[in-house]
Amino acid sequence: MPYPSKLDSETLASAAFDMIEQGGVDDFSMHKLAAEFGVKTASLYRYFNKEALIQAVNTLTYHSLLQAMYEAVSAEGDPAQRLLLGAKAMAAYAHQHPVTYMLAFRNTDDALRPEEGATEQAVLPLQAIIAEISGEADSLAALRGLQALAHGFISLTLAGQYRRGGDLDAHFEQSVVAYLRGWE
Amino acid sequence: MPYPSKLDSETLASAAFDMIEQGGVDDFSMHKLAAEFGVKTASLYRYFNKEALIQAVNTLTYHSLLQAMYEAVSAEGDPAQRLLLGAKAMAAYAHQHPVTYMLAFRNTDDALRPEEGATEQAVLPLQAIIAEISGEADSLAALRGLQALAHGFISLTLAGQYRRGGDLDAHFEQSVVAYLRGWE
DNA sequence: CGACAAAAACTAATATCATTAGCTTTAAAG
DNA sequence: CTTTAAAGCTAATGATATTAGTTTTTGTCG
Repeated sequence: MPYPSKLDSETLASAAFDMIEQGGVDDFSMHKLAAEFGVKTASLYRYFNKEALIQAVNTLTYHSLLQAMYEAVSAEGDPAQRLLLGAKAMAAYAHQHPVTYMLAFRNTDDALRPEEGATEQAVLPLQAIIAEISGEADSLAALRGLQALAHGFISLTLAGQYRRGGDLDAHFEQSVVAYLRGWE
Repeated sequence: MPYPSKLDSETLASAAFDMIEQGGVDDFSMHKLAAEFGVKTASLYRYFNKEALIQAVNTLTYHSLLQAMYEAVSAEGDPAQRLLLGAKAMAAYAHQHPVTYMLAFRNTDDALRPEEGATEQAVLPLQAIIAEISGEADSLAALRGLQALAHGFISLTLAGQYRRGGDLDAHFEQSVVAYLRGWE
């Protein structure tokens, strides 16, 4: 093993995640990331080009987010309560990592998304819970709506689209509760 | 008025809108826009820098979208039906203009949003309708949840996050109906 | 102990961007 | 016909992502 490396993919992706969360995606550059490691820009290309790096950052986001939600819905309680906790965990994660959260979900571009399958398995437990409310047949529809409601509320909040005051957390909770009640 | 201008702000913004919708935001540049008008890049800066241009594009998006929704909810029918039509109009608009739709709602950045007040008045009719379902006191919460559900479903769809098949249009409608029922 | 090989990082270059300062062209108004 | 100010142009700067080809490094093997 010649030449002990200063870099590796995992550390790079993690540092990129932090830099983007701190300074915004638009101010992020391969040059700045290289500087963080005391290395020339071109050296990064052994590991990632920018697109692949951002895909890796998005993969980190997915895993952390799903992990947080999974833990939240593992609590005791009736299905609606557990799902509300899951939605709240999602919102909490997003507010702690607003930039990378938006980055992960804003793109229309296949290349920036995690590989297929990374997330599909992970939502099955959620679907099982919501099936207790909506019934099996409608569980996919109900799950998608819940994801949509939570993600929509989070991203409209982060994008500054709710500018009329009021208690946003309360409105979030009321909306999720109403949605789940509607599926009963 | 010396020197008849080849350019004006409105035409530029509209052309930028079309270019972005066609080719994606990332491939859009001041240079390409200038070329479309047979003009040098620097000439655009009399009217817009890139940030202001994108804000103008986003303003166009807001106006068109709100217009489409306003027309949709003006139909006859009970409140839930009219709101469903509004949500569907929003989805239809987004699917016709996916790139600019995402562009308008993805940014955390104040500078890229339309001026305050441009959109606030416009949603008041919607709030009046949903108040018939939720009651006045909860009408803002209920409206925000509906916006969130519709926007969330649209943007998760455009971002390719619903990859498990099924009839997305049907799931969208079922979710909106369930949500509104939950507020009764 | 020294030469080799391959990994890791570097140098150098290209092409694309956004942006600014200052100059030139144009045509309407007097 | 001269003035003048608007509109567009030239030229330059400093980021940016990326690639090709070169140099450095050090474990391994003779």
